[in-house]
Amino acid sequence: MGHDMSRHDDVCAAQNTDKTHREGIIGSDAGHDRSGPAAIEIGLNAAIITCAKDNPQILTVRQPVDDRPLEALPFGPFTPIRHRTLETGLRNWVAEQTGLHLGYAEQLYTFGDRGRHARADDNEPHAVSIGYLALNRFDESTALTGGHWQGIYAFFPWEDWRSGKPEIIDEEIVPRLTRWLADQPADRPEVAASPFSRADRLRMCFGTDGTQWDEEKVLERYELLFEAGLVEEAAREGREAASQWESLPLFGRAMHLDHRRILATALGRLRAKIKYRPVVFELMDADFTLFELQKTVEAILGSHLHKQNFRRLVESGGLVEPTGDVRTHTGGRPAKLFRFRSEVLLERPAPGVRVHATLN
Amino acid sequence: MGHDMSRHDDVCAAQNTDKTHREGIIGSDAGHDRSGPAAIEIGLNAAIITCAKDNPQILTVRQPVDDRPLEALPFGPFTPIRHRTLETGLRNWVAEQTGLHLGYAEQLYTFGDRGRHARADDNEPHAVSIGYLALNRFDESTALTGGHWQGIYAFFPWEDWRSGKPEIIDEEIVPRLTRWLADQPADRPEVAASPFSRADRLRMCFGTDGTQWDEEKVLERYELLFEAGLVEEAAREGREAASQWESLPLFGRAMHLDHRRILATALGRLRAKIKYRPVVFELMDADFTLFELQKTVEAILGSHLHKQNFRRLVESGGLVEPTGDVRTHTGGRPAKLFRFRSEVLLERPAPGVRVHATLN
DNA sequence: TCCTCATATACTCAATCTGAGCAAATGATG
DNA sequence: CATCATTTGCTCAGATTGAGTATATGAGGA
Repeated sequence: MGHDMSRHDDVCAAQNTDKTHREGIIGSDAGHDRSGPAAIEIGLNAAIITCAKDNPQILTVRQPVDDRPLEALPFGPFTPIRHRTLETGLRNWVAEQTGLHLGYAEQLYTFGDRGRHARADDNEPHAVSIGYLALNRFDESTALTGGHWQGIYAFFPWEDWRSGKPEIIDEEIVPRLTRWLADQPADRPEVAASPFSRADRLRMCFGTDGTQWDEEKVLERYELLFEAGLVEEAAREGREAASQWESLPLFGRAMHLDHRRILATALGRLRAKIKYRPVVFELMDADFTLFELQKTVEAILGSHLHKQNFRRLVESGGLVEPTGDVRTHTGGRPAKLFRFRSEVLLERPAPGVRVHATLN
Repeated sequence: MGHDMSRHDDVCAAQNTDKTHREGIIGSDAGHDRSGPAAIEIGLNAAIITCAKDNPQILTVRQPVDDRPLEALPFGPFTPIRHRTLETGLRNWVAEQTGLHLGYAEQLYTFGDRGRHARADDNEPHAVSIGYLALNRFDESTALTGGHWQGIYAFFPWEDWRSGKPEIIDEEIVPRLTRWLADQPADRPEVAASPFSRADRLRMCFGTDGTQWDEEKVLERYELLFEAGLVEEAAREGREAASQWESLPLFGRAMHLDHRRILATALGRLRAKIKYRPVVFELMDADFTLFELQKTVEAILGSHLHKQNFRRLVESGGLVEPTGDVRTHTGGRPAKLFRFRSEVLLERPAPGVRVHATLN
């Protein structure tokens, strides 16, 4: 998504123009010099998100890595013989590994950086990861044959602002990132990074110096921590930056391979999309109260919303219609039940839950 | 992008659950049964867009297919040995084929549907296409060693509304799509399509029955025409739908393989993004007048904007600052020159040119 | 039974934003 | 020197937004 992701490898591209023997003739059947070790494998990865009450969760499978269990997203290779499309491949892998049949799913991004896959051995095929975001309503009765729901914010403790600004930001993250940005090597300029300086990135990502918090920058924040060597995945890769933090704790719970990066992409995309497309309803039961809807949106965004305005927006926006029933035992006055008006999809070009965060 | 792209293969996924011999064990190094014909090749494709005055253009290379030249996007396979990342691979291919060094580039989507690549022969490796959007300022002096700039709207004549609603819509497209939707087989329900009926899709895409035109739905419109067999690429694939239109002209200029689909994705994404990120400036010279800026935005969006409001938004939004100079010979009062204020990227979370189309 | 509590729902209001228009300024052109 | 095309400044009503106040209603405990 990020405008700042766009120049990732400007530098490299400009330097090794990498002229080969191949002529100006193009065509995908030229140049089949794909020898064994360079073969490509496409990994399909699903970030399946649900929301139980006000608790956003991600479906993980446990993956033993060096005798230590590590959380992983459901994933598997794309095999064209068996899977007609990328998305059917994904759905089949998920069903096979977890027993879950996906509903809403959208492609996120295709990651191809060498060196983000913890592969020591270069004889392995090169892996490219395609990440998907899937949304599922939470249903206790659905029997999973594999996998577990895990709270999303255990992986990104700095992303949940519902009980105020997470202490970890000012007490741990910002100080250590500040130390890191002071180390920006003047002699060895940043390679493969964004057009921004480390200091600017810190400001934009964590809203220091009064810059405001942008809840959509989930991936940018994770990548910044990764580059600074402050997440386990970076240490695993033996980035030199990580060494200086020896013995200090790293941030958030780690995942297998680049799965936490995919999850960060998924959460960022969902936070953005929830504002202009009616995707929240994929997380809701058929009938719900406006308060439940709000709690779900807040859980995803990681912040609180102004209640009365939220109701006004959702109702007047034609996103929902009352079912006629009410829900009692809410701890207060009974709440009207609503259902999603799927007709809005035909009526308005970008119907969504447009909201602004408050620091309530 | 599309919310409606998300359920593409729900049906298939639900039906052939495709249980195999593989256990619940996951891991990307299991199942290397990739035999010759099923090998995967990743194609990198660049939709490089520029704008000369009010003329949006795409960089193409000519590709001989069956003795007939066909426009293609610069593209080539991703070879992990030579390319550190997907994006460097793309940049190298573009430089090699056209002599152009890309600036801004962002990944769009990874297409993997079998059968959209005009491959008769199943012994070819299966091709997955990763599409990129790149933006370049138009500079006559830049010498291209290959490739040509082509007007974008030659490929999508229905997308340019700057001289009013294109006649092709009401006179050709809607009548033929209407005939097509009447043919919706009740016995053989739509497979692998969106959750919407053909009639609903026609309404949403082409704004019939008073539904308004959404300029961002470029891909959805192209896909609808494709499914209806109304573009050459569909006919090429021998879709049965195409046969009924024999001898009637198909819509827009065709491209090689699935390149027009990638271009449609690129234009749709650019139209969306121009409204919330300052990407237009990648298409502008360093100094420009507000009128030139507006003309460029209008060229991309394919519609006219209210001039005074456009200026107000751009200026008060802090996106630009005056250089102090003026441009004369504009045919009227000399215009102040402006430059992009790149600091906005640090200040505001989503600085863009938020605009609404008018039917001027 | 009745009071308290928590939530639901309704309504208000000022500040801002948006869409659309008019009018004067200014240099080029014939 | 009048005309023209464009820039630039300004107005104004209607819609939207952010935030606050007040009342309704059922649950649960004293």
